[in-house]
Amino acid sequence: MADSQRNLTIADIARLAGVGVGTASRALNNAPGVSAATRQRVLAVADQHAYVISPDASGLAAGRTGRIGLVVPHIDRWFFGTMVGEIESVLRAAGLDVLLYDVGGLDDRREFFEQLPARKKVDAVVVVAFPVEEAERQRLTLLGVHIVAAGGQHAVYPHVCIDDYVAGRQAVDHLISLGHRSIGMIEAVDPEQPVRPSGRTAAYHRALADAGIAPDPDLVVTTNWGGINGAEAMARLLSLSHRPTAVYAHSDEVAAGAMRTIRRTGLRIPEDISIVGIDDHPMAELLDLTTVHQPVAEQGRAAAGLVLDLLRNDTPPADQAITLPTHLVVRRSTTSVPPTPDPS
Amino acid sequence: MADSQRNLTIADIARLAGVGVGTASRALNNAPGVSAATRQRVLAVADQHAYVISPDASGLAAGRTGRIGLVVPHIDRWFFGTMVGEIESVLRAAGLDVLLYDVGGLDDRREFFEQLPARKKVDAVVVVAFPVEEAERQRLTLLGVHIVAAGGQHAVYPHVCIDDYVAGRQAVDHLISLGHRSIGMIEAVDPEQPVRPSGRTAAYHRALADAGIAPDPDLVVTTNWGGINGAEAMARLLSLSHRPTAVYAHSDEVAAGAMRTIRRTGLRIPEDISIVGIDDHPMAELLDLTTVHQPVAEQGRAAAGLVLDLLRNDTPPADQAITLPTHLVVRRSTTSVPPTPDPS
DNA sequence: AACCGGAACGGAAGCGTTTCCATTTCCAAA
DNA sequence: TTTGGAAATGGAAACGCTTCCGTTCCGGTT
Repeated sequence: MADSQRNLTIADIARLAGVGVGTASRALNNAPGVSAATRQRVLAVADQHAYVISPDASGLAAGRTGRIGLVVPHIDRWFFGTMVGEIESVLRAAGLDVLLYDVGGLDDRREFFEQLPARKKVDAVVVVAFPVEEAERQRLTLLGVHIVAAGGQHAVYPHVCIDDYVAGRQAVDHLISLGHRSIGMIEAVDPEQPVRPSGRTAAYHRALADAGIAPDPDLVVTTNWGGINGAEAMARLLSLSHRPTAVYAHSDEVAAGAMRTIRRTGLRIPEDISIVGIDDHPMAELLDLTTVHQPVAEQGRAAAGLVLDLLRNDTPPADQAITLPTHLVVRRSTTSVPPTPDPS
Repeated sequence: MADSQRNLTIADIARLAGVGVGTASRALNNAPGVSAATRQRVLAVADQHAYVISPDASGLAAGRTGRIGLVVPHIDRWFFGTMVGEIESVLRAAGLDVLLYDVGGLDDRREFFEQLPARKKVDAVVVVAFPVEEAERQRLTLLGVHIVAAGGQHAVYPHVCIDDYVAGRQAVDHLISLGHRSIGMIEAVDPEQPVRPSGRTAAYHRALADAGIAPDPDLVVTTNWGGINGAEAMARLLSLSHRPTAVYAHSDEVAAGAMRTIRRTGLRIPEDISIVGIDDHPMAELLDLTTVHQPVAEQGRAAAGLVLDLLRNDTPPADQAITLPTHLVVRRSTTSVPPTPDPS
């Protein structure tokens, strides 16, 4: 362990390798203009002394940071965690570092963009699952930092997402195809996020209409995101005089909560009531919950790829948008409509 | 928007404020040696021009980075996600940035410490949930980066954790106090982590012994972490000729999997079989699962606090260790032992 | 043999801060 | 008033790298 001595600089490496600092820099950065032999020598010396370029100095001199900001609402939720993990993975493989910003609430987020901690700290920022206001975006652009969105809605900057409307249709159409005519919806909103028209909600209404089923306002309840809220929402649905034979939940977590209520009430799933969610959360498998699978990891990977592109060609690839497909996963929480027990 | 001009440097701010760069620097860094009036003036100018210090230049000159490395195995799991979110939150509040490294496997991890990407990139690293080899630790120390652990085992560096043995006892003792004598254990291991004696396992054996219950090797099954594996493990337990009346799972996820198997088998929880987990995963509430609550967020907060301490007093606070308490949360998955149905 | 273009290479000039050191300023004590 | 020292300042010297630019060194041309 001879490397306890003062930290080596690129100049030391250059000297040890018998080259100039310029050459050493080029060699270490895998830049052109160095003969293969020289490069080998420099790399060997560097390796031997466990030397690595100081990112700070490098960043200062080169004007790039080699860092990407990752802004995400609730890192403790499966969806975001998975997304982040995947993005980090491909970015790191590309030699970039990821600066994490867990910005939960609306205010936090505003403040984040306000202070622009990202300023001079990152080359680009990836925003997961929520829209960036136009003013914010322009500011970032002005500062020269690229911006990419993952798992959110359509936007004017490069982004990757799923089609919420299609996903919703896959869920609701499944229920309809099983013969259900009385379908409840548990609409989930995030109180911390700006309200926006949800494709998942539109899908419900449109699907019913297409099937010629008359809308019944009583059958749609709105609640906050999160399992426990789903449980409470389900209770409201069950208290209806004409309770639905099937329920469409905006997410698996909400569905899980609803399932608890159903089970506690003594009703059986799916015999007495069918339920379908969206996401294909790992928990769905354990719950035997029918759901619509959305490729979270793939979205993350695609978003990271977008960042890499942006950094490579400095030219913004014209508002690129990637929409990934979803698909229904049938498990044991849905079945055809039960024969009406009550003699009408 | 007049700030589209070339980026301002501290020299510009100094000039605009009518002071020297040294003074400007001190003012901006909230360092002593500047009169209140002068500081105000500098800050005002900086604010007015949306100026912020370049972290790269600052880091280069000052020798610190203002960044903390956060090394975590599986960011997509609730436990780690929560931990990370919490750590990030307090660190960011302290003006530090968090560099995220999602290092899943054993190899990835070794490679990570091997390449020491952290070198010169961070002032400290927080390692979540897995032990750092002594050699690795020494190397980091040599490089001058502090190290803190969260949610893992006891270690020689500052760390915060829970007492796995106690948590395990709380779970198993609960079962025993309900009258169970035939208690199965689903032991969960992470194939990607180094094996180590688990307090949760020791607790099981010791609790049975203390209660005078003869150990039965058939009743403990080992499986990989993750719900689906728990399901499979439970199947093994149920296939026993003398199946247990209660099951102790090392984690809620595993317990969730086990519950699915039990339910699919047609058995009722808790009438036919009781089950208890550990963690108090949000899912446990939706599953009505009795479990041992562990304060994840608090662990994260404490770990972040340790980092802050370390950075403040440059002197390592003598292998500080913080152990947080756990407690049993009784829900609907456990009940007293059913009267033996078979005439013996 | 003189010449030429290009690849390699060396080195100095920044990049935007912090910090040490030398000065100047300011005030209260003498 | 004079004066000693604390407080406030200004400025130059790093910090460790990238990059531009001028040289040197080749092999192939004419």
